[in-house]
Parts: sequence; structure tokens; C-alpha cells
Amino acid sequence: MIRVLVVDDEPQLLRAMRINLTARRYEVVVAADGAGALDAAAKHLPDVVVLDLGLPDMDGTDVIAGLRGWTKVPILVLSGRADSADKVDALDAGADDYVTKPFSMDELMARLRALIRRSETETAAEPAVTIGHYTVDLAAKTVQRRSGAPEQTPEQVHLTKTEWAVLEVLVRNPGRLVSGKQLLQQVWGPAYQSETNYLRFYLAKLRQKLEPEPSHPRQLLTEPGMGYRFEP
Amino acid sequence: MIRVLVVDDEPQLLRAMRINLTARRYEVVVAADGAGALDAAAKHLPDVVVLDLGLPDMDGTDVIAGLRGWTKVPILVLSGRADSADKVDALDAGADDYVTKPFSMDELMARLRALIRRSETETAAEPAVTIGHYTVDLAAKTVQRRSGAPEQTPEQVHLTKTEWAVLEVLVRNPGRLVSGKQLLQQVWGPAYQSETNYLRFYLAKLRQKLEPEPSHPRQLLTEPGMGYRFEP
DNA sequence: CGGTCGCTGTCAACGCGATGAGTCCCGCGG
DNA sequence: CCGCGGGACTCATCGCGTTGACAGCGACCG
Repeated sequence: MIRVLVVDDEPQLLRAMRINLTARRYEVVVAADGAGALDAAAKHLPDVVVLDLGLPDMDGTDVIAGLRGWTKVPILVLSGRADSADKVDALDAGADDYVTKPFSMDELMARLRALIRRSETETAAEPAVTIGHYTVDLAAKTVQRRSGAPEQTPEQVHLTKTEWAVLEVLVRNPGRLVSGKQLLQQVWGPAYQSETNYLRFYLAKLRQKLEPEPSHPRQLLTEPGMGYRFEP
Repeated sequence: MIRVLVVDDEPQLLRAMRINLTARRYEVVVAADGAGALDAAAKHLPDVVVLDLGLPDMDGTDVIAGLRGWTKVPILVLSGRADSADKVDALDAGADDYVTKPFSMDELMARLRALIRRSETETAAEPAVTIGHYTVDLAAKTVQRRSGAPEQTPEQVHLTKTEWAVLEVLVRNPGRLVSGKQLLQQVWGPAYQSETNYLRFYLAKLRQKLEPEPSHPRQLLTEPGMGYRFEP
């Protein structure tokens, strides 16, 4: 869940933000002043910060500087002042966006999405799955031996294009049964529905490469007459 | 030098932008319509795009979509329309910021700086990597022989522009598989998707220049049917 | 209880596509 | 005018995908 730190001294605005953000499935952390904002940021490590510049205890740019001293978290600034000099100061201090009050909540949410989208692509971390003695990284397309695995197992395993395609469909449906027809269509295209020998062949290859005992698979399972299943 | 693509159909605004950007040491490329914008982006590979939504030939969000199809370059949208629905549409289409006309040039420049700052921190992670007997410095664009390397290897290696572009994409994704399509689009632009012979040619050149045994690459690896991978 | 059928796992061989390397041509800049 | 880098084409080679055959196993039926 994406965590948003909202910093503002107006309870009404805080409340409105909390309602809107929660409704959009964000996790919300709030702070009412600059010191509280820095504390909350350090404690909760938010994914994005919405910062009102008109805080009672600190200057807005100082809050930005305090955050930028140790984190690159995206900062969206709210301010009642529309003066362009204020905007330039805040942006050059390290803010990523600047919205003047009064603002449209839809626009604010769109700007938040834009910021989150950009910071997400930086840290695009695809979940890694473990099969047998190996760690499978779908994004990097790598299979590495896990630490603690027997020495004679290869350090890295090479999977071919089709092997990846089959494995990916199974791994993306963890614990769920995938019918043979569904697998064939996803990997080979809609025209392939009955070539179950392809599946047998590639499941055998995957089990040989990944399972400790290929003849007694524990994670790449066959459901006779139904299909295949990846058990995480 | 940071390259800015400015897309607008008003010559006056183009002129003003060019003057301001040039004065601030940016390299400026301009386009007057959507088709020209996509062409110019593919040809010049700008570091940031300033895009007017009111273009004569295409809808603004289509231009954004056309760019986002192959590049993550930051996009700052200019628009005469202050309607929040327009802003939401543009931002959700992939824009990073939205400024309504008339605007303050100082503010626009500050917002550009904020976008560039963020995209720089994304890409400027590891400036130096080692390949074979050489140290590759992406920032300085130099390849130097490492200490301890055999004497007969050249002290310095010269890479051409395209060679750098290919190498850079690979090195910026260490250990991850990069598909041939992705490489082609990032280096040659969106129109190139199937010219895999270019890739073979330049990968061969890079391997000849960097790998100790060009015919048995150890770090610039081919994944048959899938793409290429830089192994750190 | 035995036989047969259907499904699955395994294996070897073939053909094709992708890859790597070589060569030529063209445009551009010195 | 020449040299260099980039693009386009060709060809030999290798690995992968495809294909078919065959054995093992369990279920169902006679």
C-alpha cells in the first residue's frame, strides 16, 4: 500500500485529504507542523509527501530542506500564495510540484498519481519467487541458486524463451489451477488448444531445471485431467 | 548539455522559450505540431519535453501517449485550459506537470528544473562499472584500461555515439534482461522495433572493444530469442 | 481379478529461426 | 578529396522449438 504523509495545520483540510486518500486506497499519515512532519517522515518513511507551506512553526522551504537532507521522497507543496517567486523558491528547495489553494481535489489526486508513477518506475521491484533451491526473478529473467542450497547445484540456471513464458503464467497464478488450454493460449497463441504434449515437454524441462527431484515435483504440480498448478 | 524539446504552434511562444532556455544553457529543439513532436523526440532524444496541448494536428493526450509508448522522458504540459478535468486527463495520460497559460516564465523554469533534477537522480546512480579489463565511466564517457590488465591492451578505448547509447541502456539495467525491442526504441527511437541486425552489429562491436574474448562474452550476454543482458 | 484405455513423463531427431560475423554503400565532416 | 561512422545486406553456424514415438501408471470396465 502506498503511504502518503499529509502535512497541514488546518484540521478541515487534513480531514478532507484523509477521506479522499483513504477512499483511493492510500495509507495516510498526518502531521500538523514542520517538526511533526520531519518526525513522521523519519518514522513512517512515506512514499510521497503533501506539504502545506503555511505551517505555524517552521518556514516551508526549511521543511523541504529537512526532508531533502536524507530522502528523495516526492514532495507536493500546497500553498495559499500564488506568487511565482514562492513557487520558484519551493521548487528549487527540492519540491516536485506546487499547487495553490484553493485547488481541485481531482487535480491534486492526479498530480499525486503522476509523482507516484514516476517514483515507482525507479524502484520497479518485481516480486521474486522461490522454487526448489532457486530464486526466480521474473523482471530480470534470472534464476539464481539460493544461499544454503547444495553445492553441486548450478549457481545460475538458464531458461529459454518458451520456458519463461510457461513459468510466468504459472507463477502469476500462485496456488491456482491453470488449465492446459489456458496455458497453451497464453504461451503459444489462441490457435493452440490441444497440443498438450508441448506442456508436458516444457513442464518436464522446468522441473528438471528447478525442482530438486524432477520426478517428484513439489511446486510445479500436475492435476491429472485438469491442468497444472504452481504451489508457492 | 540538457536537451529540451519545446512543442508549440505559436511562433512567439517558441521564440520566447528558445531565448529563455538558451540563456540558461539548455539545448533547444522545437516542433510545431504533434507529428513533428514525435519525430523530433525520436530523432533528438530530449531530456525533457515541454508540450502545448493545443496543437493543430493531434489531440494532446495522443501526443503524450505516443511518447509514453517508448520513453519515460519527463513531460511538462502547457495549456490554455484551466479546467481540472483537462489537467487530470493529461496527467493520467503520462504527463509529469501541467501549467496553464498565461504563466510566469520563472515558474516554468523552476518546474523544468524540478523535473530534470528528479530524472537525473534516477539515472545517475552508478557512474563507473567494469567490463573485461576496462573501467567504463558513463558520466565522463570514457573507457580506461584497469590497473593489472595485460600490457598489450590499449590504454584507452574509443566508443562511438551509438555504441555509448547501446552500452548505456544495458549498464543502467545491471543484471536485468533488456529486450531487443526496448534497446532499439531507446537507442534509435520508436520506429525501430525489428531491426535486430543493428543490435547484433553493435553488440559485436562492443564485445570486440571491451570483452577479453569477444567470441565468448562474459558480461555482455545474449539471451537467445529474448534480448541482451549486462552482467556486472 | 485381469485387460484395456487414457493420460502423463521421457527421449531422440529434424527443421527453422535467431545470432554472429563479414562486406558494401552512403552521408557527413574534416 | 579522403576517412569515419552508421545503415543495409548476406551467409554459415548454433541452439531452440517442434514433432513424433514409446513406456509407465492409474482408472475404469468387463
